[in-house]
Amino acid sequence: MMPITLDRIDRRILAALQRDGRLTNVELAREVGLSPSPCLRRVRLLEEAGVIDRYVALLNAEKIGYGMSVFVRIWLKGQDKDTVQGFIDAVQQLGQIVECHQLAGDCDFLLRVVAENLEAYRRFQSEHLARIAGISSLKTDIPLLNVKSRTELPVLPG
Amino acid sequence: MMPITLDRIDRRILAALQRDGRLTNVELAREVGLSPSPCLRRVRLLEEAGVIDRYVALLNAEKIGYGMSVFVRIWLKGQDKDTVQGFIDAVQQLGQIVECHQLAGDCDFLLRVVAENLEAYRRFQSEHLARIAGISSLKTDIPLLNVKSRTELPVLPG
DNA sequence: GAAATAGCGGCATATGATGCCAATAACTCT
DNA sequence: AGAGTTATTGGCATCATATGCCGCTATTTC
Repeated sequence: MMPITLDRIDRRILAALQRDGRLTNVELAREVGLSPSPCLRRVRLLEEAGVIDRYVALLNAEKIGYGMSVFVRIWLKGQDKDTVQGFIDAVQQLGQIVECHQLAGDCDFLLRVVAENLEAYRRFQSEHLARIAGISSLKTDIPLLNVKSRTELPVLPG
Repeated sequence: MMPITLDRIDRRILAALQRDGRLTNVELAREVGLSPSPCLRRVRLLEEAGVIDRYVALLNAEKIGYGMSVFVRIWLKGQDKDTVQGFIDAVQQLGQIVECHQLAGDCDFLLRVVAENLEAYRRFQSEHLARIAGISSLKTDIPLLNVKSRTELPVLPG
């Protein structure tokens, strides 16, 4: 996939929308130094090109009862297609698993799971996670502090 | 922090806005089965309560040249305040580090770093990451496949 | 230097957001 | 159970914003 050529104004648009996806076009235009018309045209082009993937609302996990986020490293029994695909399919079914990456190296998969609290996670692990076929072993890492968690990708110099 | 009581309509609103943060209030109202006025009022209340933290645009990393995302596990030389805080401060300065969690257990920190490609990451590691004071050792995990990467938290039953 | 191209700004119209008010539904207390 | 109270809804009027079109300007190309 070819990276797309972005000029300084495009980058400012992307920085602004990554920060606030609900900026009105008028505000965005003012911020990047254009009039609304060409600004909107650039946004549409960035959307159509897939540079802007989508707009989402981010919730405060604690406010809706998910006080805890846990990392889980998983080792499978084998790397054959059935084992791996079966695991991936099971992961897709579980909404509390918000991230899952297949890794090259030490362990096979890294997950992030949200839960109400440690007890709720324990239950989730024994009732859902540990029941997935093909898992050889798993290790849980508990975050002490969320130092940084950005959805923004760096688009501006500096 | 107290979790907030959400009724069925609130949950539908949150699900919809997590999926598409740019839904117009008219569309959102239709989707959750309200008229625009009370729908907008609920959204404002959810925003003011902090349940909706913010709205953002999500970019396609590959389209802007970040073909690679790398996990890094870090062990510090000590757990004293100066060492830990120094590390945290350094992490905040580096835009390519998009996530950083302090962990309880095996390793001290888990990072996610975006880079143009493996060679660019290697340069980032030696020129920026490895130069942070207080690091004892570090291990890099390369994702083979992004199985799942949701910003959405589960808010609906099922 | 002339023609062609790309990108900008302004304007008119349609659509949506926002605040107010009356009506309805749910809830409470006796 | 019923009357009063509170919370929530839907509709309407107004204002702001989005959107598409057109002419203008700057830049490029030959």
